[in-house]
Amino acid sequence: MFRIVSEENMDVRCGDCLEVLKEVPDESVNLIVTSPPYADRRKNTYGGIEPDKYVAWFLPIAAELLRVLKPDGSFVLNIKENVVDGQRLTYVLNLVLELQRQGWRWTEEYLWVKPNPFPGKWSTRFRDAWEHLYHFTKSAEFQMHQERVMVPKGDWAKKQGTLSEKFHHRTESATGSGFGRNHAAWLDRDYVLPDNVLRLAVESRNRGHSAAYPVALPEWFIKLFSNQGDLVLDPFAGSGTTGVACKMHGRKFMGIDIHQQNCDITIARWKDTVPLTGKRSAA
Amino acid sequence: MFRIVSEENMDVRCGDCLEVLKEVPDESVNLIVTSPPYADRRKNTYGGIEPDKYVAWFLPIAAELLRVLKPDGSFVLNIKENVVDGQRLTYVLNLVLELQRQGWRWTEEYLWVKPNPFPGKWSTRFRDAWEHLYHFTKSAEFQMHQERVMVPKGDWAKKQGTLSEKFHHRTESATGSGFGRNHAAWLDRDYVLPDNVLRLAVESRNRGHSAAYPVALPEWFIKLFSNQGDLVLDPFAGSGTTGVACKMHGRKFMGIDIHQQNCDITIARWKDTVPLTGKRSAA
DNA sequence: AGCTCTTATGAATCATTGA
DNA sequence: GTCAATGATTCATAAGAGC
Repeated sequence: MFRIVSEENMDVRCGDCLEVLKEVPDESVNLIVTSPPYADRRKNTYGGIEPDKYVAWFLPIAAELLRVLKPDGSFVLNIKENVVDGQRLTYVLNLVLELQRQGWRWTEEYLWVKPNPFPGKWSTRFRDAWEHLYHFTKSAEFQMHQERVMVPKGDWAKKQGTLSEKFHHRTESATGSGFGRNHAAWLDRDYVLPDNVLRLAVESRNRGHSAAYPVALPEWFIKLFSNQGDLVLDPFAGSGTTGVACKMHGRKFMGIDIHQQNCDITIARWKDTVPLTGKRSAA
Repeated sequence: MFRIVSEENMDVRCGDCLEVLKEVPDESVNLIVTSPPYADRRKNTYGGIEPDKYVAWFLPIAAELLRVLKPDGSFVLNIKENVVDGQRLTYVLNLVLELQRQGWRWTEEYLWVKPNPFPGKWSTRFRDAWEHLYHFTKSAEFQMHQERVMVPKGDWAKKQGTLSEKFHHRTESATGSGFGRNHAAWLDRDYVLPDNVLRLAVESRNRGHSAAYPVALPEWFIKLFSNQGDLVLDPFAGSGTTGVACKMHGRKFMGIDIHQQNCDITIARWKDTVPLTGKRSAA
């Protein structure tokens, strides 16, 4: 255990995920959003869990997550198979099967589709432009607030060939916390429910830490699966993006990371984040 | 065995998939593109394989597919988990694991993302807007012609991450066989390689037969993984969409289906299809 | 030709009804 | 009860009509 930094509505703990989780009370967390390290043969990368041992490594952690999650809570897992020797690794498939066996309900699989994937050229594949977003729950009935993530109707969005004119200066890039902003400007338009594909650009200007998801990603699930004042947990906090989304939308945040540097970044970003107020916060 | 209708470059056989495949010579097929029936509890739907028995049902068929495929060939499997009792079924996960164990190389997973998914509203999920497109091969080296499916730079890569991109789903027209169409109009532009996400609208024109994927979907893989004159197999021909793509691009087609009505439709659509000529055929 | 408006419909899911 | 069939819900396309 390294140290604990705890402020009002924020609790970042540095240490081994499994050990720290044991300190968390039963059924105290409303939502878990996380992106665990990928399986990798190289030991010196973040995490560095070997593919064959990945499921065995993750399952005890998942058992703790199942314990600390409230009955109506959700667990959103962002993950993607990497390629070894020209093949996709299968540990993700096995993980989902074992999580279900452990007691998690595999409610849905959302997708994160990236319009601007990392460039590159290979002879046997194209650029990888998507990742899994598995949605697990403890019970068949869980809190879900669909109206908070509605999007402008297709007709309206499409006819705005001049969209750039209207929202010229407001880049809806991931950094700008796309969802919920400019809500007032849309109030008189027709809204529809979204589908299970999140189309979000990768953030390019990160601070040097390994590629994290854009803020809009945890933001979407936080609005969808939790209320203001609820507690959101990220057991692999990384650069603390989940925490940023929490502060923006008035959720309590608990982050865990084994690296002191990541904890420092997570805390710094949380402190730098300004909560959304009034119309700008849709939920 | 029902009957065999064979013309030049077209061979549609009605009968049980597993039995018919046994008549096909070893390593005679260049590419397999198919969308098998989904697992379902209801007996009277197409196929009607129960989820628990799905993998056991499919594996012997896959073994035949492995046998008839040429060493440098590809197998593209379109499938999607359906929901039962509020959870996604897991037979697809098990199937991929078993196929790999059988000897298939899981090279890549492409996605079919639909801008126009089936409508509906439910309390625990949104509309399902995507399906799997697993890419299996026999060996690490297989034929792949990336330059044939390049896309214009402006349409894709440029506007990435903007507001309009996020809410306006950019789509290649399915009915017009989007890929390769308007090729002349693109000649003077810059091209870039695509990513592993296919954005294709569901066709709603083909009524009567159980609507399959849009023509542009097999078209993309046929151009990518086969040459003109090659033999393409669809062991679950359904409405014969794969055959249409074959005739358009000068590939030989073998289709198998257990229902006489589907075979008739497959043959009729093949006959109605006009091969692309000159500039319009990119490959 | 374009442009607007209307209409039909699709590998879905869930709750309800009927056997 | 368990299982199977029916109806309500919902929206991005394409096609067709009208101007």
